[in-house]
Amino acid sequence: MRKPAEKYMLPVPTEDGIFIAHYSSQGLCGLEFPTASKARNNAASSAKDIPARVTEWHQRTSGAVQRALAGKPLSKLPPLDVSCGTAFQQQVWAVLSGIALGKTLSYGQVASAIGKPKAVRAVGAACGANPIPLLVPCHRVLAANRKIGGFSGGLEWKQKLLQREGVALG
DNA sequence: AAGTATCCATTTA
DNA sequence: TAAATGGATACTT
Repeated sequence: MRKPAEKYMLPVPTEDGIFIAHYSSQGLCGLEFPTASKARNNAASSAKDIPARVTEWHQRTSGAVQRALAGKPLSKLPPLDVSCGTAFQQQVWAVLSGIALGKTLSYGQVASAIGKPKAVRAVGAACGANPIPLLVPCHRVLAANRKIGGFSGGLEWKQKLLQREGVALG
């Protein structure tokens, strides 16, 4: 997990800022929020050394990100390289990506979905370790009390995204 | 409402 | 390999 394979980093321009998409040879490996502070990290390498498939993935990623920001369903995603995570994390992320648009789940529900209702904290940890916050909708997972909980990429994003999806935050 | 106990996964020694 | 830490929880007082 802690082996950072060489990966490509491409910018994903959106109305909300520039996201940075990370690609490994296996697929989309991570997505970085604009986080205003270092939004324009020119990490984006121009893509001459980038394989064609990565470019194609990037197209899908860009589209998906923009749709997600607009509160619309994600039609198609590039392959996600979740190998950077543990088996448990992958399981959690799979559940998260299965959450319907505009629907929210509690950490307890997610834990139950993977067969370990008591692993709610572990689920939270897995969400925090989620490298692709937007496309793997950890923002649709609320705390048990229907509270907002936390969010690695910035709590403000979580609220904003939920509101755009029409989720009433109580 | 606040504090304490619990439980799983991850990280570190 | 084993022990310690963390956490976005849940329960109890």
